[in-house]
Parts: sequence; C-alpha cells; structure tokens
Amino acid sequence: MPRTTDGDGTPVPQRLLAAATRLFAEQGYDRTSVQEIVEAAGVTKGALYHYFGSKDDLLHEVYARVLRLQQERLDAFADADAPVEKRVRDAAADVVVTTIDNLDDASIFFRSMHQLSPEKNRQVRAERRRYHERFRALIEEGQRTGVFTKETPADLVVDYHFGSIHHLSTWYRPNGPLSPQEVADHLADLLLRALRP
Amino acid sequence: MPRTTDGDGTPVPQRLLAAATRLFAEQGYDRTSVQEIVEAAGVTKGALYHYFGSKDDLLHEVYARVLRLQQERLDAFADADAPVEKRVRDAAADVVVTTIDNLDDASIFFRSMHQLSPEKNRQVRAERRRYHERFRALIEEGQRTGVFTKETPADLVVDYHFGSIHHLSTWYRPNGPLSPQEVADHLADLLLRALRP
DNA sequence: CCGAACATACCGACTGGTTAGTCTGGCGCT
DNA sequence: AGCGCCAGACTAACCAGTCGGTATGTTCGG
Repeated sequence: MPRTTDGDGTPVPQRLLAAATRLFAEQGYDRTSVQEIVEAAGVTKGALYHYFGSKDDLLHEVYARVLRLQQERLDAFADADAPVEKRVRDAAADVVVTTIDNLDDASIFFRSMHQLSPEKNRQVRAERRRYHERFRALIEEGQRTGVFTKETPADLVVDYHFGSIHHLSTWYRPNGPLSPQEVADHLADLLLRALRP
Repeated sequence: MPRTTDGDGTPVPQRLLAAATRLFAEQGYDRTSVQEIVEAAGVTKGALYHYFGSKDDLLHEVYARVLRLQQERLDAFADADAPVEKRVRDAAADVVVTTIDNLDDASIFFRSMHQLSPEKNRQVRAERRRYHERFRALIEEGQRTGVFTKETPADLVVDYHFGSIHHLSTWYRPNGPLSPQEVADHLADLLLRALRP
C-alpha cells in the first residue's frame, strides 16, 4: 500500500487541507509558511506539491469547499415547498449555523480573497455572485407578493444580512452565552422584522 | 528650511501615511513592501524610519485615525438632544457615510487587525470595545424606554449593524447606482425597522 | 552680526533572515 | 521494472530594518 494514510488514518491531501485551514484562520494566509503547513500535517513539501500546484491552490480549495456547501444548502431551502417568509427565514438562519460550525472557513473567506491569484479570484467572485443572486431572488419574490416591504432594494437587504454573517467570525466565541442556533434565530428575526411591511 | 515638504506641498509623514493607506487597502499589509510605500510617497526608507518606528507603526496609525474619527462622531450624535430613535438613526446613518467616504480605511480596518503586534492589537480592540459599548448603551436606552423591541439582545443588534458596515468595503462602488447618503438611509431604515417593537 | 556647534531631515547601500517552489532520488506496491 | 507517493536538500528572490553619511537649518557665545 502506498503511504497515502501514513501515521494517522486520514489521507494526506485532506490532512494538508485541514492543517492549512486552521493555520490560515489563525495567522492569515501570508503569515503561514508552506513549511508550517507540512509540519502540521506531518509530511514534507514533496507531499504538498505532489497534490497541490501551489500554496494558492490550497487556499482556493478552501473557498471551493465553502462555496459548494453553502450553495447546496441555500438551494435546498429556497426550493422548499413553503411560504416565502418561511423559506427566507430558514435559509437566513441556516447560513448562520453553518458559518458558526465552520468559523475557520469563514474568517479565511472574508479576509483572504484578495490573496488569491486574479484568475481564481474571479472564479470565486462569480460563484459568490450566483449565491447572492439566488438569495436576492427570494427576497424579491417576497416583495412582489407583498409579504416584504419594497422600501429597501433587495440587493441591499442581501448585503445587509451577509454583512452580519461575514462579521460572525470577528465576535462569535463558542464558549459565549449564545448557542449557534440562538444566534441564528436572533439574526433571522432581525432580518424578517426589517423586511416587515 | 528642512525638506519636510520637498516636491509636493504636503509634509512627508502625511504623504507616507496616505501612500501606505492606499497600498494596504489595494494589496493588503503583508503584500505591501516598505520599498513600495516609500516609492509611492517619493522618498526613501531613511525618511520612513525617521518618522515611524516600524512598518507596524504605520498600520497602527491608520487604525488610530479611524477610531478617533468614528468615536468623536458617535459621541456627538449620541449626546445630542433628541429622542433615542433619532439619535440611533443619525448615528447609524453617519457611520455608513463616514465609512464610505474612507473605504480604504475600512477595508484595512477589518482585514488587517491580526497583522498588528499583539500589544497594538490589544489597544485597538480596547478602543473598538468602547465604541461598541457606546452604541449598545444607545440601543439599550431605547429598549428600556419601550421605543425598541427587547426581543433581541442589544449586543447582537450592534454586531448585526456593524457587520453590514464592515461589509461595505466589499461591495460598495463609488460609481454604483446609490450615493453614500442613500445607502446610509437604507441601512438605517433596515436597522430601525428591525428594532420596531 | 558672525561662525561654530548642534539638531533635524533625509539618503541608499547593506545585512541577516525568510520563503515559495524545484529537483533528484528512493521506497514500496503491483 | 514501472509507477504513484513522498523525502529533504537546494535555489533564487525578496524584505524589514540598520547605519554611516550628507545637506540644510537653528542656537548662542563673543
């Protein structure tokens, strides 16, 4: 058997990605050396450059993982068979819980976009835009059917809510007084109250 | 006369700070070399290290400037003689306008905190906390007097709103469809509607 | 009113250290 | 006997900060 799972049981590429995620979140992308990553994963540079093309690729993988996960979840909630009000609420609360469950991913996501190569940056932006559009469409549906106020442009509403998601990794602490679900409920309440006609 | 204002009219320290601010916002702190900064300011390293103790100091100056400005403005609005509802609205809208007027500062502020030395980081956090407390006190006053709903903890409300401020530098474009004041009005509306009992 | 001593503002070559990525080679499986 | 998987030494580039040096004011005794 090749040594793909040397030492611990999980395969090397995943160990590398996990180590990179943690270190990027703790110290930032630029402050984390490739050497640190391979040491944390218990391998050497040879292994890293066997599986990934560059340090940049590693970061890109983190983005791809987050984007895929969030888009899947949003689609599921948005396509559900329920009144708009409930679909928005569920989607808005879910993204909060998911973000808190992966706080490392979140802090990397919002702090390190500009360290991606221009090409990968564009790709991530495009994916992110798809996500934004889907959410906006939901809000607009509510506005058209009269459940939500039309006073604020849907775009702005989406940016308003995702600002607070973005901000979570700055202030949320797992040992704080509120559980992820409680935070999610409060933030979803705020959004829905702001949308009330 | 010493050459403090060689070439262009503004003094060297301010030219350095301005160049650093722009470059930090464009490329990030770690990606910006001291050499780039001094070239953009039209001086050399000697000048920079004459006025600033380190590259880190330069970043700290940016933070100090932003914090001082925002705290002053918040205090002014919060201490005004008007109903809580109006004071909150004015303060919430003003921070949006001020942030948009200094978008570079804003992107640096939220992306580069963790690149500050531990000591300076603590200092900035402490200042930021004062700001947060002041704003929270305003919200709580409104909740006590029954103008705002008590359903959401004031702390969370503050983080919710400042998440969107934080996020502004990600999506706002000066040549977009909305003026800073329009964005500010919309965001303040969203906040006040979310607080409506 | 003058000039020596001092102070301020800056220049730019240099240093010691770090970094991403490469490359050669070898181990173990099929 | 070949190939996927990986080790680890190596390289070329870069970077923050230092330091001796110079040019331009300012102060103050005589």
